[in-house]
Amino acid sequence: MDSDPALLIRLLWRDQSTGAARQGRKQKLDLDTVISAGMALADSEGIAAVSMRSLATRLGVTPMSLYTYVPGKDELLELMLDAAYRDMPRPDFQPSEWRDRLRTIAYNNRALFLAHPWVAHIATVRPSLGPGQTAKYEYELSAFDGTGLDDVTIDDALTYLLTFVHGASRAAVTARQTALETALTDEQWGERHASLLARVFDDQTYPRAARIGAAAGQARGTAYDPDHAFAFGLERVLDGIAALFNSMPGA
Amino acid sequence: MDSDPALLIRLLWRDQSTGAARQGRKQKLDLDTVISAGMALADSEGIAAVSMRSLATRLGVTPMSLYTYVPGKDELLELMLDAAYRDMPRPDFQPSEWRDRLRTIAYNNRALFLAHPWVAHIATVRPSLGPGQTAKYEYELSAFDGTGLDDVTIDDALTYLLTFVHGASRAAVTARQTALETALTDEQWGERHASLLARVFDDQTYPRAARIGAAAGQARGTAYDPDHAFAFGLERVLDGIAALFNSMPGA
DNA sequence: TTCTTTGCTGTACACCGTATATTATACACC
DNA sequence: GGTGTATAATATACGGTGTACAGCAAAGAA
Repeated sequence: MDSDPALLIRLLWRDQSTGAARQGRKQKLDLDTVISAGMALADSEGIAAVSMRSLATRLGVTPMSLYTYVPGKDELLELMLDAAYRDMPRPDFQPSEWRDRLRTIAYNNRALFLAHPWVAHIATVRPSLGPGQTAKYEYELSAFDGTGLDDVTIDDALTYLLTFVHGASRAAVTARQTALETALTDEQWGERHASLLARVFDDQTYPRAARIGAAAGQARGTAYDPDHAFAFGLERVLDGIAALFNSMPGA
Repeated sequence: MDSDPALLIRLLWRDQSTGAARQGRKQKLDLDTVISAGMALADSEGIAAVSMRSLATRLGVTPMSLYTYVPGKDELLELMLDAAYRDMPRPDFQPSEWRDRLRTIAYNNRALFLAHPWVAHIATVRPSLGPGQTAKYEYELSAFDGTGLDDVTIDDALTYLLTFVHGASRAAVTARQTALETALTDEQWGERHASLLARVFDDQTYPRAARIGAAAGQARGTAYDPDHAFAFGLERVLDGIAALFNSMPGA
């Protein structure tokens, strides 16, 4: 990567400190317009449809002119990501149990991924230091107010929660897209290939997989149920965080 | 997607039932050679370097001839993924605590992602029904033998564990690649942009982010420590699964 | 030997991100 | 107000991608 990370940060924060005396041709658009158009395109057509050409066309501009707003496509995607974080709702936490507050955060993040599937493909747990992510971080940290956990443990616990939510939501988004592409429900799919799988899938070599896979599939009505996996996992995540309080000094 | 999912399954299981009477020109390679070459290329040059052209060149063949082995690139990647699962070590579980067995599984999966970073980008939690994934599933289910959990809960717990490991490992891989690309350590990076961030990052608007972010960064020596995040999260995952036993009927 | 089936090859299409050179525009200064 | 200069927008082009398609090469069947 030979791009300048400092430039990306300036763009993220919409920093215009350099360039006091403006001269030369005016820009037809502005950065936020480009970013918003990229998000709208990703929302409606999928992240794969976001190319510099298609985005430029949508903006009534030639592809290369986008490079006066953004150093390259990678940076544009990072800007889109931070804008998505920025736009997340951050309602005040009612005075409630920490468990409810963390659950709110989890579903809040999940909603983001489901509303903007492309975010699940781009996002990383690693902090990017943009204003959106920072505001999000601040808000989510506030859910731990009054828990008595020390600062470092709070950061660990939040990272843990977000790692799970991100992973589970990614799986949900992928499953949904696969279902759309295949245009077949799980049952149809299973029926159609049952004979092939019966020939090749041996209950003797995979006894547990056969038994448990069938049991789980029947219980959920599908081979993989992202909603249930999320709900189940989230409660385990909260149980795991709850165990932290038992090992607190002075608890 | 207009490709035939049944064909992919036949390829995954190396099914050659159709085509008893073979006629026509012999193939220069075979499917496993193509898959192995793809894996080797992804390992050494990164998944982005795996193109049908580069792979064909490496195999001494024209690009289009690969399409006699595989319907398309997507299917090739799925075959590579299942082969990676197939090749994972599956040592017998010593008679041990369930907690140790699940920890083994977690580190086993993490090792896969670190050894083959491209797997972290391709893998999904959703079952793909290939032989490698099936063998992996069977093995990992056996870690729950004797726990007394019911079948459906075992499947849920395993999915939960793998979701976390996948998410955390993905983050680790991404962080490692970012570090390589940037070719800067975190401290260098922070120093270089400290002035810009100081101007733009307001401790008053982000009090918790400033305090806790600094505390965590100082404790770990970096802005994001994937190894620590994994170790911390894994213990919380195990704590969360442990809580399942308290709610077991007859416990 | 001829037919038929299959694998391999060469070419081509539509796309991608973006480097480069050129033209159009807006302000600063004389 | 004209002119120089800085910036934005454009047109073109390069090297890459996955893969459709047409033709040629080889191997077993008749």
